[in-house]
Amino acid sequence: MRIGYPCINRSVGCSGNHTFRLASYSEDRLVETVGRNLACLERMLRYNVEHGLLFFRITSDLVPFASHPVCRLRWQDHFGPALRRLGRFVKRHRMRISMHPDQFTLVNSPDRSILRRSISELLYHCDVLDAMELTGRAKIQIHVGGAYGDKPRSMSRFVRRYRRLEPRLLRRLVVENDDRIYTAEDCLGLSRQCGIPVLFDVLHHEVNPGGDAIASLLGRCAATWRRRDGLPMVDYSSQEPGARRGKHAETLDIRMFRKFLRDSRPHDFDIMLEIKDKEASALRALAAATDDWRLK
DNA sequence: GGCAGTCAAGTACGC
DNA sequence: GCGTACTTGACTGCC
Repeated sequence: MRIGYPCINRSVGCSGNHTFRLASYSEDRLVETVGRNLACLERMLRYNVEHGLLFFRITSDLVPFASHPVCRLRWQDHFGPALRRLGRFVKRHRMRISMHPDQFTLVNSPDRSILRRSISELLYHCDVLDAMELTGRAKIQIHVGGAYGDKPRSMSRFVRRYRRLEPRLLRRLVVENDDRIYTAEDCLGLSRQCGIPVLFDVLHHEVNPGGDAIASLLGRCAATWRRRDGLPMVDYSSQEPGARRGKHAETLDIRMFRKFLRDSRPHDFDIMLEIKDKEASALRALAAATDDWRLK
């Protein structure tokens, strides 16, 4: 078990999420922004190693507009040495990396142009991880997509489209249950058809439940990950008290987390804490898991 | 310097 | 068919 957090670190004093408006796009602006983002990514990774947080999600904003037609720069080449160096750092410290394209990436959209843009976006994410020379254990997590008024048909479309993706995408993609449409049980059904590993999201499951209890689902999701995929990944958050259902907590409820650790045994996985205060909660989670045999 | 409105991209839903 | 909520941090223009 590794413990981590997504994209942003509030302690290191820099942001790796710099972007800009499409209207102000220029190659100089892109190079300058990506340079700043990579410099901050390195600081966050160093912080993580120093603090024992060995799981990290890299922001999709690392290279703004990378999949947009406006971007003509071969950023993979331009920043190749820097990305390789970061990849070596990750491997040296046995860290785990993931990425999570945003809601506009829809493999199962009936609209071919949305599919085309989604594949470009997936390839961008893949390019980042490939340029870092990370193995297939570095994952890109996506949701199934929309229901489009016919959920079974939209699930079949996902399977069909998924099977046609190129191998370098297939080795990285995993599917995650969402908080409104596709449950963990739905994702397991997709996995049976096309073999995609299932990433279990604890809060999404609580908001949009389906099938078994958490412990059983963790085991069934874990069984969809092959040796070459690495340890299963799990997204963990809890509900912010008094807020809209499904809203991520501002800070980790340590009692609930301890209960989750107990209930999830004996399954082992890497856990991403999707909590607003980021590394602060991740550190508390790490402390809470100190005595857990699963912790790396 | 601070603030409010806006931002590439989509879906779902209410009217 | 149109407008809006969803979700979120950063950018941008305006004061």
